[in-house]
Amino acid sequence: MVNIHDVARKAQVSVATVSRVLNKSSAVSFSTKIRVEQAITELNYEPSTLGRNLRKLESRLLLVLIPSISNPFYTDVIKGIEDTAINLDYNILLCQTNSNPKRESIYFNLIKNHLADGIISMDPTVNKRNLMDLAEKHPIIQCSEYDIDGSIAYTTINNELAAYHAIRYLIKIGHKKIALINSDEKFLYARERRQGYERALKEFGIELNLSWVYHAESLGFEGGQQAMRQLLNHPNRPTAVFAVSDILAIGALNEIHTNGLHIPNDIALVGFDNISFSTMTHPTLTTISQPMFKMGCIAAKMIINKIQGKKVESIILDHDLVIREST
Amino acid sequence: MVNIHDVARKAQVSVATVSRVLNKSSAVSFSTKIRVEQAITELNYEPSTLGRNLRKLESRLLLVLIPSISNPFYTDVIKGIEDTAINLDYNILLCQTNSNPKRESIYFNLIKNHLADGIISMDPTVNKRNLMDLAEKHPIIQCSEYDIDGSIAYTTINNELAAYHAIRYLIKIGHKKIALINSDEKFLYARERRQGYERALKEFGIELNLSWVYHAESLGFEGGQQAMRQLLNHPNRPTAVFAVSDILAIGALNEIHTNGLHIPNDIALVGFDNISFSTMTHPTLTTISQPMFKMGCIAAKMIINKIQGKKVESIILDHDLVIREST
DNA sequence: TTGAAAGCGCTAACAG
DNA sequence: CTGTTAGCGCTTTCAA
Repeated sequence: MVNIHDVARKAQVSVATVSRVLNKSSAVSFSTKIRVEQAITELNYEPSTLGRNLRKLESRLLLVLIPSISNPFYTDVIKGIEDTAINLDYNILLCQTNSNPKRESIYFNLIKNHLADGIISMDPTVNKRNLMDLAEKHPIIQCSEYDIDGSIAYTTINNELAAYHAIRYLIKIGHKKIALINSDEKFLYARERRQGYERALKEFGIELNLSWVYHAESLGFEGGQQAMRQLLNHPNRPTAVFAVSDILAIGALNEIHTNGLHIPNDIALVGFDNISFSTMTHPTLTTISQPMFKMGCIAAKMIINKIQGKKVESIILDHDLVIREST
Repeated sequence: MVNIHDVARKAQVSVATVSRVLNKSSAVSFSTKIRVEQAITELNYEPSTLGRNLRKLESRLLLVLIPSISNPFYTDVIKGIEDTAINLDYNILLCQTNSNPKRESIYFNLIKNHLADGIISMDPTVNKRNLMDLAEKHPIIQCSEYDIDGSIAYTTINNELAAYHAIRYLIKIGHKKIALINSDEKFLYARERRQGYERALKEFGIELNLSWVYHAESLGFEGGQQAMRQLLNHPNRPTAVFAVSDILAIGALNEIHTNGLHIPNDIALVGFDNISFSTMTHPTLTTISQPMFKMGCIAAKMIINKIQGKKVESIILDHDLVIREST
């Protein structure tokens, strides 16, 4: 690898001067600048980011922590992050944690070592303690997921309200027997969406039937299928189902079809996220739409502000109820 | 940030000794080892990967270049890569290029600067020239996509044969009017799958009808919908459709339903990839299954071998025809 | 306008 | 078994 010394030698200047033309930092005479640039092209020299980072303690790289890329919800959020980051001359690196603490620590090390300047965490299963410790010394923000008590700034939607809206809508179109397919309540969003579900029922004087509240065992299609299977076997079958993710809803939809039932006539179905696949099902899926792209943009803006030492406040974004054929 | 000197001072040893206990490189007396370890925990010291990399010119990080995480095909491949890499003590960083050459060069710089040890490229739109230049000096392998003339080792399936199998199967169950929904033929896989399509037709004495060969304008659902819309309007409507990806097939499936036609009675449908969505459609999708996880494992093994200076050969993997309800 | 030199945090060769 | 020292590739004072 050709390095800055080689260039300096070839251009007959000092490494400092080469560095200066590289960084356009301070005045260099026109003639030496030309000489240096010539040497650079002739030697095909490319400066080492590693050396530069070590010196400047900056990398202009952003880490994005996601539990898994298999969830299409993240796709659009990441698009937003990338768009914004690239415009501000930052690049992003995607890190799948698979909710594995060991992985986490590897990625945390990246920031400790100035290989990255900041972290956007979208992982709900991240170790809160570690994250908060890290956040004391390094720029971190949370996106979609967050800690209610935490000191870490975040952007997200109002999950409780979104769920409330979904259920209120189901009630208004005549449903009284409404089931909930939730994820594991170790996730904050799951707890919040459940609260919204309960609030809506209460507000309309519908009694909570705990046997209609189901916790999916996986976040994949199978989770939705399994949950729906249980609900279909229920002696008092619900007439509507709210699933806390489109993936779960699609699994449920599948199970309903398999049992020869009709959506929405026999059972109405509402999902959450508005992933692109939700328009491809038959019938198409009524769902809560999150402003994923915008959320990504805001997250990127927040972390970059934080990196630059500015004060950042958490931001709650709006959601929408998208009514389609499944209700 | 506390560094190796602080630890050395605290433990009253030299930095070399600290480095030794850190790397378990050579013998250190038990008592000093204890002292150093104590100093490390007391100071909460964590070694800087940056400094280490700069010194060792190694990062144990693998770059994985994908065009976009929105395609679920990549999900399982990446799982395979991660599994294998982590076992061999390498970590992976996902890089979305969005087929944007500027992005590409940023990620290429990471390897030039020893911020990464190797690259697995799955991006079909990557600049071949740059990639090949880079490959002369750095470990690179291609996965799924490859250059037919290239000097870069790869792992993939036999796309021509896979398409041939799909079409042969359609013919054997009685179809003669078989359409192809292809992607842009700038992609090698698209050209190869088309060749397989044509070979099967020829072998069974079916004349090629070019108006049944459609190139989708996008790789998303809409691409499949658009293509299918055209085919449904065709004066001589095909009885079977082979789409070169499940996403396209699902778009097509949707369009067929929208027009009130029945799958497979009116039109049979075959996809490609066997993504998890393909079991969630109604009817479920017949498709060509690629060994995505295995492909990922092999790609990781190859790149690590290459990094370690071993010779690596390209590997062609087997595919499977998975027959479901859509045919 | 330019150069010399220190130093970012670490490892490894060498010497003792 | 341990310390000294050079150096990975770069930027940035300081001095000229």
